[in-house]
Amino acid sequence: MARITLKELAELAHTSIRSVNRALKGESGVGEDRRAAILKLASELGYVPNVAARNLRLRRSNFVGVLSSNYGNNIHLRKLYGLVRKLEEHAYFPLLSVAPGDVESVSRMFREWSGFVNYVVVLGGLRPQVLEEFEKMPQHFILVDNEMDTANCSRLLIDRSTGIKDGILHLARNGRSRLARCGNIPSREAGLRKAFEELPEGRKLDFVYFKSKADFEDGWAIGPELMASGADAVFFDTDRMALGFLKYAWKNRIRIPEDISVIGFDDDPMDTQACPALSTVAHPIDEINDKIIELIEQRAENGGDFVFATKFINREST
Amino acid sequence: MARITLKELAELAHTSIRSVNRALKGESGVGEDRRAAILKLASELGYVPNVAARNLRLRRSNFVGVLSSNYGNNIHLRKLYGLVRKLEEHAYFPLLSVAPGDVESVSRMFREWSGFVNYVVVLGGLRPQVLEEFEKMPQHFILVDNEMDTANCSRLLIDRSTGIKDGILHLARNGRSRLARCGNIPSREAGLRKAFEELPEGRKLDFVYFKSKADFEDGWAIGPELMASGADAVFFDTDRMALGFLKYAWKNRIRIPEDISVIGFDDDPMDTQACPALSTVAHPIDEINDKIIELIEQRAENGGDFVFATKFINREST
DNA sequence: CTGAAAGCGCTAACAC
DNA sequence: GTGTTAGCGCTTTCAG
Repeated sequence: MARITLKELAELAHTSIRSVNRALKGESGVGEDRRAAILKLASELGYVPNVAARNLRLRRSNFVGVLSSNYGNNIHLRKLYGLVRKLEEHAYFPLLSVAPGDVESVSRMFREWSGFVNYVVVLGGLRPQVLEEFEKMPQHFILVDNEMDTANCSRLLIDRSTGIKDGILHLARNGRSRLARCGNIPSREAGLRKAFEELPEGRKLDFVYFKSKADFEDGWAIGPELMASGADAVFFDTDRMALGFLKYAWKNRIRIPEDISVIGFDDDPMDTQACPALSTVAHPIDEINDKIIELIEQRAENGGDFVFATKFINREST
Repeated sequence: MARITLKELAELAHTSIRSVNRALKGESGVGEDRRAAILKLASELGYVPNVAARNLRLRRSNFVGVLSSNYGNNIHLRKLYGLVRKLEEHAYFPLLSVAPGDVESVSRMFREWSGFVNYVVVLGGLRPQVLEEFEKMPQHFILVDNEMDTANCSRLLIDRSTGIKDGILHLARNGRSRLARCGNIPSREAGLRKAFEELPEGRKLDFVYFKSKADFEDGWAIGPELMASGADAVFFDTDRMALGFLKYAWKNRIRIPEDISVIGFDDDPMDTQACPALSTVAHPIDEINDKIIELIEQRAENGGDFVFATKFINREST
């Protein structure tokens, strides 16, 4: 495809580059007939502006770096997908990297991005050495769900306790008295602890903890032990695990939520299809993505923390 | 972060922009002491070249557009991930888009990419109107697994029959005589038909077809009907579906592969964890990604078709 | 071995 | 209403 430039377009339209520029941008200051002629010509010749030149001139761009890792999991993917959609909606474009581990290539990558990319969104965890690299780079970094202490980055943090607390309060209101937790994920541990501390007096439940991996099969496998514990409510570290238990319950004619209430974590798309539909704690994906856009549009340059609350979603399992 | 330019660097080093450029690129033609001084200064000041300027000057870039859709499925995701990794390995960077449906935004997107992006990789299906848009755009398009007829695009096509044929031959060699197929995916239908046609005489199997959706539950649900059919081998349109049947078989003490051999399609990561590990037909992901890199490095400009064979992977279920 | 300078395509201040 | 022009930061040709 031939690329035609502004200058060529101006010559062909027998006018100046400035007028073409005006016409194309819909600015005032061009005669109506001339404007129409220019527009017609541009569309016939398939004029497409060169963004490299524009960005060079404007010293900014609408390309946003997205550093991601951890492709394996559903939620991470939904976050990434949501972010990409949102960026596109606002006419930004995501430059994706899967975050190579070694500092050398990360550094090379940022180097290559500079001049193209003013903002880099970092999704999830990263090793400390890589994080240090950020300070040397010209881009501004927006860290999502990353607790690490870094100068000059905006951090969007997720408070896992809020949703968990609401979930527990819901259980208490429904007369539940003995809560189990199954899983082994530190962030859930912390969230649950904080939620428990914030529970009003008289709303405390008995608590029992089953340490376990947190996948589908683990939820299935923990069934007997869990039921033997006398718990009448259970919080699973992941929805996958909760779903596994739901299957176990279905097989063994355990009634949910009558015999035991179940809460998961993540708001996995499968939840609504489960029998019964799984109550869960949802990540504030939309809120975070909105904030990312906001930071970019405001041309944020100084770091700052923003905390987002998780939300309890009450479905059929509680 | 302060951005320092080549020119400023040259001034600070009391030399010319040309020498700094030489030193930074490791070219010959700079005195050793001067080179060392420049390099030291550059690293101290954190010099990072501006890629927009470089691309403008060179009229090319190492940014590659990736147009994707269909985020939901595992295989698609693996393709995307593999591509991103491979691109990064070769010092290209993927500009990701989730392929908005309407022509208007696709067109706007390409416009925004022009001057940045010389190549666009299109993963999977796309509506025809969007495809038409390609011809007007300055980028070169590389279509992956997309049969649509478009001028001036490189097309990387997947021959689904090769792997299926090898699978069937394997079944025949193992004395299987009656093959069932379950699913409803047209590309599998075509692949299976072609595979059957190419089968040598004396290797033909009886054939029975069960039309069905092709998800996990469908594989589970079709179990009774399938076993009643007398088939001693079965091809599922997707691994998910095959996995569902494996679960059914396990529950019902059907021995695999003794009672019935099972072949899936997709090479889902879960396959190796299944009991028994699932034999399947794998997409030529690596080969395709290698070809993409090759096309880009060769600066391909004219369309052309390249067909890639799928591969049968023999695991425990056959 | 070193430096001056042209120019990639665009934007926008500044004439007329 | 219209046109001229100075750069944005870089690469590279061409002279010294």
